[in-house]
Amino acid sequence: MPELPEVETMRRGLEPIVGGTVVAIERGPCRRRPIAIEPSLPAFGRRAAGQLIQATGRIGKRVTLELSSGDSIVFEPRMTGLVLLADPPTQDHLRVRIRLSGRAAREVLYWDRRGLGSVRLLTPRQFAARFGPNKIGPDALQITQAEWRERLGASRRAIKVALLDQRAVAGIGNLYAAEILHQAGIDPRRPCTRLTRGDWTRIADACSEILSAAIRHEGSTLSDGTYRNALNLEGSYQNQHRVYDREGEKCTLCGRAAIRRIVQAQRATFYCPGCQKR
DNA sequence: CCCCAGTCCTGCGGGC
DNA sequence: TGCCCGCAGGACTGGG
Repeated sequence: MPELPEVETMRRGLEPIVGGTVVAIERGPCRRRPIAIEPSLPAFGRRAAGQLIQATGRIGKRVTLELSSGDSIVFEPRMTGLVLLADPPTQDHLRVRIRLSGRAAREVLYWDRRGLGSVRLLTPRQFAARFGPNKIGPDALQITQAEWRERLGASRRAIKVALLDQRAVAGIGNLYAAEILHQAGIDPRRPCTRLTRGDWTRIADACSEILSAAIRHEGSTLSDGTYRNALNLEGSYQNQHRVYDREGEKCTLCGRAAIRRIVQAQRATFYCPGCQKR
C-alpha cells in the first residue's frame, strides 16, 4: 500500500494543478531523518522554479508531474507516502512542500509517516533510465492478455510472487495480488508455468476488473488509516475486499470455506481454499 | 533464473 | 494496566 488504485487516485486528485507553475520547493516541518530527495533541495528548486506543470502521470506506483522543461517530478509513496493538495493528517510527518502559482491549489505537499518514500526531479534521460521497458513492465491497467502470457508464462515462480514483480507488470502489490487471484479462482501457490491459456484470460480480466473497481472506490484505506486521496479523504474499497486481511472469515464468494493466510516470499498471502484451485 | 534475508521506518496490537 | 516485541510490505541489495 499504496498500490496502483491508490496512486492513480492520488494522480487524479492532482489534476487541478495542471496549468500552474512551480514557484519553490522546501522542506516541511518534519525533523526526523530526511526522506530521499534528488537532487538536493537548492538544485531541485533552481531547476523546477518557473516551470509550468503540463500534465500529471503515473508510472506503476509512482505519481509524476511533467514540467514544461521536460523534467518530471516523481513522487514514490512506498508504504505510507501521500501527495496532497489539502491539509496533511499531521504536521509532524510533512516532508516536502512545493509552492505553486496559478488558478488552483497554492501548494502540493508530500507527507510520509514512515519516510520510506522519495521525491525526485528527473531529466528525460534519467526518467528513461529508471522507467524504461527493461526496468518496469507494462502497466497493470494496460497489459494485454498476450503480454500476461509472454511476460509471466515461462516463470517457475508462484503466480502470487510473480504478480508482485514490477518488472513483469507494474502497479500490483500485496493486497490487490490477493484480490485478483481470488477473483480469477487461482491458487496463489500455483507456478506460472502451470497456468493455462484460460487461467491467463481470467487473470487479465480479474486484474482490470479489480483495479478499476478499486479506483472507482478511490482505493483502500486500511485499519491503520494511512492512505488518503489528494484531499486527505479515505478510500472505500477496503469494504469490498474478499480475502485480504480476512483470515478465518467465511469466503463471501463460495460461502463455505474459511479464508487462509500463508506466507510467500516473506509476505502474507490470503486466499480461499474453496474458490481458488491448484 | 530464482530464492532468501536484510535494510529503510513508524505505529499498532498481541501477548504477558 | 503497561510495556516490549514483532509485524505491516514497496523497492532495493548482496549472497547463495
